[in-house]
Amino acid sequence: MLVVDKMSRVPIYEQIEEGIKREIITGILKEREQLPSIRELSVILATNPNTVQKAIMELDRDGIIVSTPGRGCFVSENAVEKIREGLKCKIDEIKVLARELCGAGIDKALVFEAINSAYKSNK
Amino acid sequence: MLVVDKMSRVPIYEQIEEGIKREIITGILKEREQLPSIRELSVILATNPNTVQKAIMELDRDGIIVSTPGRGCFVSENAVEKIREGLKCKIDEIKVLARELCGAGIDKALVFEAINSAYKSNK
DNA sequence: TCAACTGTACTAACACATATAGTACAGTTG
DNA sequence: CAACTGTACTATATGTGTTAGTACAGTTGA
Repeated sequence: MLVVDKMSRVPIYEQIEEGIKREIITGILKEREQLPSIRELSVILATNPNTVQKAIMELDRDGIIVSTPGRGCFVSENAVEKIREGLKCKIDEIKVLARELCGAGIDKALVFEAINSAYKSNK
Repeated sequence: MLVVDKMSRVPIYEQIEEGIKREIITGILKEREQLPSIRELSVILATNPNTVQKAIMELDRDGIIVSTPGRGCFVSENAVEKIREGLKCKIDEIKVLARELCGAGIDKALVFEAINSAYKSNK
């Protein structure tokens, strides 16, 4: 389930972050549940432990997971809420794109259609 | 009008590309019109000529401008159409973002609202 | 207690993209 | 012919991402 694309232009550590967030949002990883250790994850993902550590550090900084030395990494109690908050900034990204499309004379209906199809296919 | 932000994480040459496209879309630069020379642009933008050249090369490759040695760079005859075509792939980017928001349980109405405000503020 | 695990913190090296600097050359124009 | 044009190089510096290896302190379970 959790895989990385080394050919992608998006950094591996970001892919790992997004992948873990996705597993939490979809319920594959429950809140308070323990994650595989950094060393295990690096084997699973066939990457360097340092790259995994970087992803873990950021997730910890964002309060999505709690990592304690000696014990391990755990999904935080309110991880889903934190992720949901963070996702709201993606609405701003959509705004930026929409403004460009507007400026180029692309019909708004086409954009609405895109949103609808995205929300339908994910149902 | 045409400026670059050296502190931005988006490469200068991409900013130049987007800036020139914007001037064409908004009509500041007309089709068949001649652009300032690469050396002039590098002075205007306070960047290196090579960085401008990179942007010019890509715009030429995309058929948005036509650059001929000895003569200069000109906005291509169907530049606006080419730019508009390219922008349509941004709809797919919006789809990707919308799918994420959907998966995270963000209300679709919030997304529609973002689109509307983007199309309104650009009017 | 102790071995085996955990996260964390380093340094070093490499690849790649970006950006700058300088030089050179051939084509176009007035 | 002089002054411009785009184009093509080399070289250098910087920043980021990734890998590799090592080390250390805290936790856990046998």
